[in-house]
Amino acid sequence: MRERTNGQGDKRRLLLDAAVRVFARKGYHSARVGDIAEEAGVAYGLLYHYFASKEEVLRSVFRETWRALIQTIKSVEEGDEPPPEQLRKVAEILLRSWRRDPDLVRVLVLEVTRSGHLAGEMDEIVASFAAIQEIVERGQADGSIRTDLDARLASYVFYGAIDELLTGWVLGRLPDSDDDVARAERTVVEIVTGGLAPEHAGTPA
Amino acid sequence: MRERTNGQGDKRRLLLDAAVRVFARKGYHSARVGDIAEEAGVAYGLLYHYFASKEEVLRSVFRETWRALIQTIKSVEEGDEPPPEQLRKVAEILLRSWRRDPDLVRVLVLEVTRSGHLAGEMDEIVASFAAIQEIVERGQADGSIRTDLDARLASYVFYGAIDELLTGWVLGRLPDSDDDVARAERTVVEIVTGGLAPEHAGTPA
Amino acid sequence: MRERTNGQGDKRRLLLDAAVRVFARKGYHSARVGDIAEEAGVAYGLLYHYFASKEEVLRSVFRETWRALIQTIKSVEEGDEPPPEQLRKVAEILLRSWRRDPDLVRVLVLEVTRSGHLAGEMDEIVASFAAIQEIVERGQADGSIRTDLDARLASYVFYGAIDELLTGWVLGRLPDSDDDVARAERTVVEIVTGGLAPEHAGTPA
Amino acid sequence: MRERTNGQGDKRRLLLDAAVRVFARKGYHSARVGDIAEEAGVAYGLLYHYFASKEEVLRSVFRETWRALIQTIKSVEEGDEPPPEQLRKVAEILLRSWRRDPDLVRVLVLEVTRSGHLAGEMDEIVASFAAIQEIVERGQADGSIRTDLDARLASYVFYGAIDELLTGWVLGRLPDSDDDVARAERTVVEIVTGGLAPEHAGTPA
DNA sequence: GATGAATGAGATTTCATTCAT
DNA sequence: AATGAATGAAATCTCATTCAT
Repeated sequence: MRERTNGQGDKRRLLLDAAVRVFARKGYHSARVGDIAEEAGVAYGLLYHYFASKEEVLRSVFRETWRALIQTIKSVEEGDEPPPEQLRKVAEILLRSWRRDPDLVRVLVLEVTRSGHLAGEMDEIVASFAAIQEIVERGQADGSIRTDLDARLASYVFYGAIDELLTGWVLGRLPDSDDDVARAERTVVEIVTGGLAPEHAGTPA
Repeated sequence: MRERTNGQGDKRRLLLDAAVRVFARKGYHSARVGDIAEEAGVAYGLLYHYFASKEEVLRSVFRETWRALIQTIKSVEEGDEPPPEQLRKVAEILLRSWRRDPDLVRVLVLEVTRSGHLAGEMDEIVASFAAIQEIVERGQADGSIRTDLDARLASYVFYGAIDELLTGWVLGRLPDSDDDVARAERTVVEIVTGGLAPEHAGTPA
Repeated sequence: MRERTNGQGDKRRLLLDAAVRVFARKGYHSARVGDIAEEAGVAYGLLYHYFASKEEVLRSVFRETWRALIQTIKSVEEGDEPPPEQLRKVAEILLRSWRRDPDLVRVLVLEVTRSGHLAGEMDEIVASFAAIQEIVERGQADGSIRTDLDARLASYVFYGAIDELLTGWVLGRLPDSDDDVARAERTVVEIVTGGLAPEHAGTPA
Repeated sequence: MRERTNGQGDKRRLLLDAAVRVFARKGYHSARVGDIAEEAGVAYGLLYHYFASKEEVLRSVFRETWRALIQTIKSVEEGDEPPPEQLRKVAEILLRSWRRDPDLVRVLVLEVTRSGHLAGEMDEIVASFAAIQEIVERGQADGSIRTDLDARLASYVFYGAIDELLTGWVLGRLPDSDDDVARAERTVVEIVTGGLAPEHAGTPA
């Protein structure tokens, strides 16, 4: 597939992948445009053929990888499973991305999600929250999730928990073997969906 | 003699407070050292009397404000209340800090906590997690918190939820009236401690 | 392609030449990088394309001009003439360089040769001494120079004399017309080779 | 003597001595005023009680140590010995100063004599040359030194030889045991006075 | 005399971006 | 498409010097 249209968007992909590695290694601010080009094996002037600026590279990294993630989350959301199971799947997708592509997660967690430069303008993040929120709302509608809590805030709690775990791995504060990741997934889901369970709502009379 | 007139001689404090305002307004990277000095009303050379570099200013802002926070959390932890109530109080302290000092929270959330340059070296953050983790462990010991989940991971979930809510306010994604803050507090606590409640562990009959 | 128009593309040379003029005019420390660029007619950022720092510019000025000088001295050394005549030629080359390129000599004498920062690392200077020393040793071998004096120290005496005369001109302490230069050359040579002459060793009857 | 007027020029001397050590260690430009004060064990503001500027410290170091040297040279010049012996004594005084006070010589050789900042205004150096020149002229008058060479240039040759040897020691290029120093002294004197000897002048008819 | 907080001119260097080739 | 020389705004930091105490 990468070989089908040779000589077209080829270098763009090369640059984007190189950027992820470089951003992961040095951080966005310390990374120079020249570093990215060098990592990609092209002249740095070429970067400006494909991107308007260094920031746009970061934005593209984000958008084009996050897009896939949202897609996955959306497809979970649109599935038939009960909302609690959907939340579990979303947690699984997000948390397992750490082992699948640590560089990317590092960049996303450290440079994008809260970074201030981009965070403000990133509709995609908002969309993620929205997707989760919708799962929660569906759960509230079908009775699988308690209705006395704000769905939006709940989505923040859920997403925040996941984000913090990813950060823990990124910063090396938390062990991250396959087992650890599985345990983390279970923990988030247990805590969050457990707490959202309707039978717990008003604490029995 | 240096201590006689305390409202005037403590330029270091002046600079630190100014830095918080400037970092909050423009972000750490966009803030120039000169901006901080101007905001503090002193010559910028003076900043280098008290701090080795711009980064050390940020580090100091963090350490000297976070320290107070940890103190408060610690004192909650050392109190007599049941662990779930302690968690509630911690959530309260952290979430209400947004209304109390938005500039500071903005800087902490956006520039320090996950910033990559500083986040890695900040023992204080680790200490916060540890304090929460201990509350959880105490709860597991006294039976008020279920024991089948890892206390450390639980502390990440708890802290992450709070962090994300703060971020939501900082980025203007979430409403933040006093009522909103109270509701958020209740939501986190309900979700997290609810999920941690032992009566839920085995899913009731 | 880069070599096609040689009178325009060699900005590096341009900068080096400009640096010599500026260093000569204001001294290394007082010369700003911007002065050099302005003198060269390029943006000062370009200087950092070719040199790592202002100091490296000075180092390059030195190395690339001194190299030529050493070459000349070496070729004298490798000639057939008797050593005393070789010393005369070396003195001639060094002393006449003042009239040929006063700016360069000024920089070399004032900023490099003994400057402390650079002097220590400059192998080229050591090489000059070595070349002179070899001439002396050859003279000692063929009987044209007395053997009771250390060739190395003799090379220092010889070179020091020349260096001091150049300094005298550079600092305007000594007249430097063509005649003066010729007289200085004769004086050094007469004094030094005269004193080195073997017929003088035992003080004649 | 230092104890006679205690509390008067005491600190000034302290600062001057400290300055020599610091300049020797880091060079004039790299030495900060604070370094000097710290080395002297006083607050750096005090330096400005005694000296108008950092440069004046260097100038004072120079003047007040060179003055003594010139004095000695002058007293040699005014003695009864034959001029060649006087030159020997001058060489002895200058060369032996290296072992006596290496820091001072290092500063003088590296920072003052040719440094450009001070060299130009240093009448004392000119006075040294003049003293040597007068010895040469006296020698020419009493027949102990050949008259066909310019006395002024000869004094440069003589002084330059000595200066270069000192530089060799300062930069660690030349061995400098007591024996080495003695040998250097002999070499300079032999070469220079030998070459100046009248019986060598026109090479006997 | 002594101190050191305060000042601020000034210099180097970095690096994103442009653009001629 | 591809290159990398050229640009220059911008920002940090240094440090000699002043001066109130």
